[in-house]
Amino acid sequence: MVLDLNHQAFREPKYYQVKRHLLHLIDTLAPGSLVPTERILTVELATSRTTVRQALSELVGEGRLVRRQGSGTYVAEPKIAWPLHMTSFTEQSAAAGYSASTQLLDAVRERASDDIAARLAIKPAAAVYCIERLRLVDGTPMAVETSYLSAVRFPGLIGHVRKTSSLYRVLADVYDTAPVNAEETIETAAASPREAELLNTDTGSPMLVLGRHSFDAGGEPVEWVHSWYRGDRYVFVAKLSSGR
Amino acid sequence: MVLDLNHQAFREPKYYQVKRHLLHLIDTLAPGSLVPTERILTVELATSRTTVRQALSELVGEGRLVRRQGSGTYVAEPKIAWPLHMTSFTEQSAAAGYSASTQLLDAVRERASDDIAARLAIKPAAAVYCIERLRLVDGTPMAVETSYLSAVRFPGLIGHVRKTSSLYRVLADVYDTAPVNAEETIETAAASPREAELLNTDTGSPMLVLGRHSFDAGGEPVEWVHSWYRGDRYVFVAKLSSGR
DNA sequence: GTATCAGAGTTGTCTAGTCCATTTGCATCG
DNA sequence: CGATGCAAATGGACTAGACAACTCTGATAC
Repeated sequence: MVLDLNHQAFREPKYYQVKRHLLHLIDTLAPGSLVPTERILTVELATSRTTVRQALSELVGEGRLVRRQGSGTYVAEPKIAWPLHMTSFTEQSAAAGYSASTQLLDAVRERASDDIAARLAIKPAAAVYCIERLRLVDGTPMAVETSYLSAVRFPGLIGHVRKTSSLYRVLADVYDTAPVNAEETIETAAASPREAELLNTDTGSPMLVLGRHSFDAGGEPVEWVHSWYRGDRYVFVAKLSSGR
Repeated sequence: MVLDLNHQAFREPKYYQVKRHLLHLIDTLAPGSLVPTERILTVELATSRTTVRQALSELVGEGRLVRRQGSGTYVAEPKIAWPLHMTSFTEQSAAAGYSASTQLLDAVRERASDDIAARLAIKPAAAVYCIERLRLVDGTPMAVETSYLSAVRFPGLIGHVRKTSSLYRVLADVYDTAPVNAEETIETAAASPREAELLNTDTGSPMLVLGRHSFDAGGEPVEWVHSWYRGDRYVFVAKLSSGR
């Protein structure tokens, strides 16, 4: 019962022909190699610069090419695999053999939006801490992470977080709380100018957004976090087994 | 130790101002509402149609808007949550309360590429079955799934798959094999014209690509699958616990 | 030798416009 | 009343070009 869906040729946009041409080219080159300039491709492929740039933009978004303004366009390095585990960022990086660090970008006390309040099981407009951090591996920025926690449940959290880089360590040592279960969501989005700046990429480039809603042993919500990763640099990896 | 990264205003592209304007507008409207046409926005925001379209394209890619040629641009429905489990597509859909179906697009015997051979632990250029299927929930296409299995280990597989829609059922009943462990990868990509056509979306729109490398109880690789989901329509959901 | 500067070449952003494909609604015809 | 056909409006694809921002290199000055 094989469907004969579109046995006819697809209507293929011109920019996609350019993209396929470039994909073949990329396969023959090593990472770091220079590919022809936009204007050369415009002439070679008899098209406009806009069309060439659309093909290049998709390849950049897929992590196949890297563009450097003023310099040229290069074949990209392979993506980095990032495992999804119920451990802290710090432990996880060490396990994977990376030297990880964290920069605190912002830590403020604010009123919860309806969405945040519902997730943390607190009253709407109750006080929450919003902690924004930049995760780095081997010195290069990896993700922008924004955590929300109840200010009533964790009084003085910001002061502790400023001194200790690991949030999970603070939760364990100071508040005797450990997240043991979590529901994670994974979706795509486009980078805002702020995230693009922090992660050293372009506004609008595709991102992987990891949401984590974690709970303690009593089933109480502990934190709500979203982390923005560069979609052109990272692949998430999860291990599953049917034995549960 | 709060970093004062870019306390200065970001250089915000003009198209991003348009995008923010539209985001505010979307928040005030219900799903299905019509937003102003591209040409009206061009005048209202004193910009070019190219710039308006770039903002619209990102919002479409993020699942916030839907464009219908000849008709207009509309506020999109919320994304659909899709759980990641070690169960078959058929079971999984039933558990989530959806009526699922599958269309066999193509099923061929071919020689394994080096990559496929390595994943299936067979010799390079050995025979493999390549099975391409379209997954549908409630009648609308959800994902394009391509599976690779060793032709030597599962002789006659294609014939069985043509008769029975569930691959896992065939593996269990005919070959007495069950995948019990899997390593899943999740990354972003842009839709090719073929996938776009099958999933009723646009070439180049952002996709979530789920790779599954599954193993039987003896640790032997059973299949290598990649599934392409529309990034503007789906969110993957995974439950994690530290008790392992 | 070293530092500085100018210019050429690159990508980044944006504009204004053309032509095409599709949808929609209205007028017309039977 | 229904069906048909046409025209307007919409988004889709592409072109040609301007100017800005940035990088690199080579010539020049010290």
